[in-house]
Amino acid sequence: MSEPKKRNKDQLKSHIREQNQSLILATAERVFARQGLARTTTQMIADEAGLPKANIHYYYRSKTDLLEAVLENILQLWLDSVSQFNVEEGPEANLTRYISQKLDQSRLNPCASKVFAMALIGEEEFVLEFIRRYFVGQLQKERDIIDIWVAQGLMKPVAVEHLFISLWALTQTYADFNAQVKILLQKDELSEQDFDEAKRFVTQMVLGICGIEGKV
Amino acid sequence: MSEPKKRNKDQLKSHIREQNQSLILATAERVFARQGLARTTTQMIADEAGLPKANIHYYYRSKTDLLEAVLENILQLWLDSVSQFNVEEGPEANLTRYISQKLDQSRLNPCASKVFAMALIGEEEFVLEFIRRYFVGQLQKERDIIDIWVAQGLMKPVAVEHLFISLWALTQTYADFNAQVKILLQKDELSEQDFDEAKRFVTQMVLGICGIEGKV
DNA sequence: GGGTAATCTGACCGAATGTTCAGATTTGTT
DNA sequence: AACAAATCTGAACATTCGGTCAGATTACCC
Repeated sequence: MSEPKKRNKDQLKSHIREQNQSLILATAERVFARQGLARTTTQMIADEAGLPKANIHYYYRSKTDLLEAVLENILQLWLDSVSQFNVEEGPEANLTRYISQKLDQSRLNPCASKVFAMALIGEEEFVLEFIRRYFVGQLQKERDIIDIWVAQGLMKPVAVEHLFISLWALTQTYADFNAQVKILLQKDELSEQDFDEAKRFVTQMVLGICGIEGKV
Repeated sequence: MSEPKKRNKDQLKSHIREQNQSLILATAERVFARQGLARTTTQMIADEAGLPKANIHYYYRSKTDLLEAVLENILQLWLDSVSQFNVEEGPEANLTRYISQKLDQSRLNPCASKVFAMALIGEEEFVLEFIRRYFVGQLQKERDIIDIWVAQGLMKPVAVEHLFISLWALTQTYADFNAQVKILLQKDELSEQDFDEAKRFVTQMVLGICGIEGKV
């Protein structure tokens, strides 16, 4: 209850806290992705982070708290790294960049994508709430922009909801179902070239339905 | 080795066994889909099936055995209900039918799709082995057929692996990430009309990249 | 109806898991 | 150096879960 004593919260005091929290978050993300949400134990995360289990619980009261922190971290990362649509640049450049950025994420941060997918399949309230709060509004913005492009004759009219569901599915699948993709492509690991091919394929398909002739 | 005594195995003897097993399998599929693989307990399945837990273990030695039985059931269902490609009919009819059948499955049997997706994300060996044994060979067949169609000038050449990865992702996403789709479409439940729209959209996109002008 | 195999089930067990906590240790400040 | 707050951690606890088993019950065949 005593506030005066606590100038620690904003002072440079505790880089320890920040450091340990991000270690735990990164480790938890990896273990959650590998083991699944429920099968993951706090002990596994502790072992892989090189910390005693009780230390995990010092920073995150419960396993659920930790999962939510991981998800929050992931969502923040996504919001930061995928650009919004930009009307002036037109549909081709925007869609191409969107697909490229999303596939880069699938390649560079597959664990994040998997954890999110698991939480979504499991219909974790935290994720659903995020989608309700963020995605729906975002979709409306994108719909408005696409309407403009259509009016300008830069693309054909499309079912915008299905377009974004498809964009999501097509890019996410290379991370979420990584194991299946690897088997079908007969590779031990997916290379940057594999992702480049995926980019070309997905981009061409999406531009196609928008009535845009992709170059190349 | 005494045959005379044992005509029970194939006789109409044990409809009980068959009946209970399919009850357990159907219930397990539902609970696994709703709760996730690891969070599901044998007790939950027992309660929902109206059987004592020990009875579940009488038919399926372990939880893993039960999960594998569920998956085997699902995969058999899929093999039965999705037609193979048929060279004579040409690409447009085949792709259209393939997408339609896969989306019907997503609509009519979403639990199956979700359980499979969970097992695949979790990289359950059982599923990976199935994909290795079945899908790779299947893909080769499809590649051969598509080569023929390309040679006949019925479609443009495409990256067949990415085509099937996309087909899978696009159709499966409506079942696996059902919760997200419902939020984006702003519906409490997806109707047959929603799936029809999805069919049109996906079909047009896929035919597009194959260089086929879809009618309508 | 008698006998055998199949089915059922309540009770139980060992292992694992999330969480707590009291006390030890370190860090930051004056 | 001294003190308080923050950090750390070994040990313990209550609960839950998968799995077992012996004995009861039922179904099937002569």
